[in-house]
Amino acid sequence: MERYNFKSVEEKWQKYWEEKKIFSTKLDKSKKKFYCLEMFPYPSGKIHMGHVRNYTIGDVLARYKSLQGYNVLHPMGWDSFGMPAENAARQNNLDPKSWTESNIKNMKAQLKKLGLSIDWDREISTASEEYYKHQQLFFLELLEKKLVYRKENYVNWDPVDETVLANEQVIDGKGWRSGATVERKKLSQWFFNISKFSQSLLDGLDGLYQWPNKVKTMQKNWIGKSFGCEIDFRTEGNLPVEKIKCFTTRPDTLFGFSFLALSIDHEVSNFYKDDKDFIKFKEECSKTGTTEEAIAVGEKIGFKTDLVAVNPLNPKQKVPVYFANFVLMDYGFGAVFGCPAHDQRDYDFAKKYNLEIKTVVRPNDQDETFKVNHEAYPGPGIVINSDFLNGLSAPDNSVLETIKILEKKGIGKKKINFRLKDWGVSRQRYWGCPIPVLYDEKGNAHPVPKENLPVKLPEKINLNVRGNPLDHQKNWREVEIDGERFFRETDTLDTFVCSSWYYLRFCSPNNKDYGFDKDEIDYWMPVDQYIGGVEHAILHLLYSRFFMQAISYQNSNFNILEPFDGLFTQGMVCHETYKDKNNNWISPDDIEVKNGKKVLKNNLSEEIKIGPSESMSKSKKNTVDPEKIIEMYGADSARLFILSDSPPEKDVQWSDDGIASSYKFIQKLWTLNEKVVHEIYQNHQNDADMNIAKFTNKFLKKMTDSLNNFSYNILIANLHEMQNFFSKEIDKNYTKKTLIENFSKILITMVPIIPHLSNECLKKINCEVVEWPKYDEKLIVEDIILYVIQVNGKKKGLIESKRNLDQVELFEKILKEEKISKHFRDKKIVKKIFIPNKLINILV
RNA sequence: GGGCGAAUGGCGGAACUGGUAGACGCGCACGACUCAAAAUCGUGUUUCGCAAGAAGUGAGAGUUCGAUUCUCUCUUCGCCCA
Repeated sequence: MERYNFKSVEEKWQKYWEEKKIFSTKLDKSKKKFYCLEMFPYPSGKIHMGHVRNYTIGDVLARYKSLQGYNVLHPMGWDSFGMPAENAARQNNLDPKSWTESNIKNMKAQLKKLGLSIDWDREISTASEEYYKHQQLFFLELLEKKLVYRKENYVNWDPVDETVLANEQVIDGKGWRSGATVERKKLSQWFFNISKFSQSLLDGLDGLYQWPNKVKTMQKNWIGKSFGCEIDFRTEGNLPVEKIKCFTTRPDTLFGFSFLALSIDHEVSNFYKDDKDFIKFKEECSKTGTTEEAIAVGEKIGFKTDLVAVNPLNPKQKVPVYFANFVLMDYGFGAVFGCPAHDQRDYDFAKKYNLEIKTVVRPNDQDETFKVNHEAYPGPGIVINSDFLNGLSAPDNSVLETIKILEKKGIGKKKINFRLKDWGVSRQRYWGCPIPVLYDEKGNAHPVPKENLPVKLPEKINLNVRGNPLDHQKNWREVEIDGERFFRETDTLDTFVCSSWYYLRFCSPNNKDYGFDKDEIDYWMPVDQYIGGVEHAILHLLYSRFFMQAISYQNSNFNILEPFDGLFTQGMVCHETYKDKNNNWISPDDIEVKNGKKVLKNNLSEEIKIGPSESMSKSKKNTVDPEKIIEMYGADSARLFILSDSPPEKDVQWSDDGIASSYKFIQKLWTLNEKVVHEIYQNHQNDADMNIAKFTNKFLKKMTDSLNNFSYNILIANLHEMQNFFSKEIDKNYTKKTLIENFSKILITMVPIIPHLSNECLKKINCEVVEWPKYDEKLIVEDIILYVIQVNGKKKGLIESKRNLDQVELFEKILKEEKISKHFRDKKIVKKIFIPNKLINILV
């Protein structure tokens, strides 16, 4: 009997798959298609366990579907633009392009070692000119459709690095790299008009039956549809302003109105642009970040204008108008009416500036004398102190009623508002897709003529400059067309743009003229199963959905609205964390087990402090390198383990014992197969044959069900049960034919999970992998049933008997069982509940 | 603060539409093989109890012949939004 040599077997099959182009796919309308896509990686240099998990889950599905006869598209590519390359290049005096390319080469080799069924002929890299030139064309098309526009907007500005920061790069109000206090700065930027599709992006969610509800809820909240009304507030004072428009979801609290707050960018601010105090106030405001959270947490400050606003429901009431830092120009009309009693921000503001706090809603369990105290009451209840609105239930009835009244008076109207803002795509960075726009000497923007695309990113430039390196590329920036001088846009596109359409490119990666082929798209799209981390639940998935709609918009020959039919979000890979006596993080690689205790490798007397298991991260040093694992245990063991311990949608704990156990299991399977190949069998039919056929059919059903439900941990448990069964039964007298027939089917079900071992085993028993084995329903039905006997709902025993016994027969059997019948023999039987082939419950 | 979700042995986790709670794996214990160890194989492993038996799925209630599963209240934890 041979011992299993995973190294040579895995290499052999990987070579075979590659040389025979087993996984290369072509459009074939005679076959049903299945598009299986995993989120493509950023080429950081090395794959991590998260990739192993993501791509193993996808590979199991792709291989399973392909065995089921689908024409499977399973591509892979690289999300290769982005900051890490630029940072790495800057630090090490490298070129982002070559840094990225060598990372891709390395990671591709690592992925190949996992034995993934990927069509590498379709490999794409978003940083390649071949890819981004199509993206530039899309940009121009969206510009033509007026879905792209330019506007001034506030950004998080790092005054030390002279660069714009994304919200997640702002930590406690400071730049993540420089540590400088982040400022609000106005810059002219390009925007995608995603808010135009707010309603349709919201509606689309209803049709996504194969998406986790969690993700749909998150997107729904992000889009943030709210129902309310816009109100025109009449203003008085010595400025030529007659009215101010506000949006509110709570017009019913108008009687609690005590101030009107404007964004500092509201048009009224034009009257104060030379006012020294106002300029100072604006500076003050710019110190707060632009995120909603920063605004909510930060101190609320205001600047009193010379205006007063009139309460539309109570014209006698006139309240001051302020500029306030908590009002955003993007939301509503950049103006809100303040009702301190029922909104916490308004409450904080009113306290600070000594404004009236009038309670106009009481909770249902309070009476009319209820007064807001210490904090605002935003909850439901009954309207009070509000003249003709009194007694209405808030907010549902009272809001509708108030809107009706305002509409009748002609000073307000019903309005739907969305929280979703337009997508700012300008990034002041080098390593991204150039925005195909030129500016004339007056600063007017012009699209780059399509025939002049692509706008190539200049290579091998000096990155050690402040701000955007492209600003310093004079030769690249300046362009002459028909004798006129133009300057290139130096901002590049947000990398989320690249990942918003890559799933289309995979369908026709070699089309030189356009981003995709219509024929190919019609066949392959939508993605049947998309698999990735839940961290992309909002942005990436929403942007991709938007992009699909934007491409289909005003496009009669193309109409796909949702790119991803099914979505699966896998959990993270976690590992214990370790610290030494000085609280430094310690890598698992530097630890050894001695006498059952974990100690430092280079100092065996020092015991390690074991911390909680957390998601693997470089900063906590609790990572395990997949390459080393594959080297030690092989790809099949790694694949098996990463699937086995937890359901794929939940976090999984990496453990050394776990991977070792998977490795042992691979060996056991091999040994089992060797027995099947070499054992000598008697050549006559007997009971054991029936036994093995029954087991196999039940097993096939379980495997099929587990695969269909994404219960991959159960899938592995099934394999263990199978191994336990055969290791006991193998020595019985099977007919060789029966054994091979059944065992080969079992091996085929293992192909998606541990492809190298199972293909090798199948070869050894001379069996071709043709299709996913079907099971025989007749062989799954048990003849002998274990009936559960309950007395008053409590289990008292089990009786083994034939199928389809009726109640009377079963009861007779029970009476013969002393152990069970003693529980009810002396008592009066009130009722018997009988579930055929399952249980009987005797009530006494 | 709001939304969503989760809670089952020493640990990770099973249990399909309410019907044998703890599949499978890890760990642990004992045994076999061995001069010995490792590896391997076998047996056991929710708790209490010598046993018969009883209790038991975060806590408390409810619906039901029967609840890990359905309903309500609470506690804790996680994620997202603020």
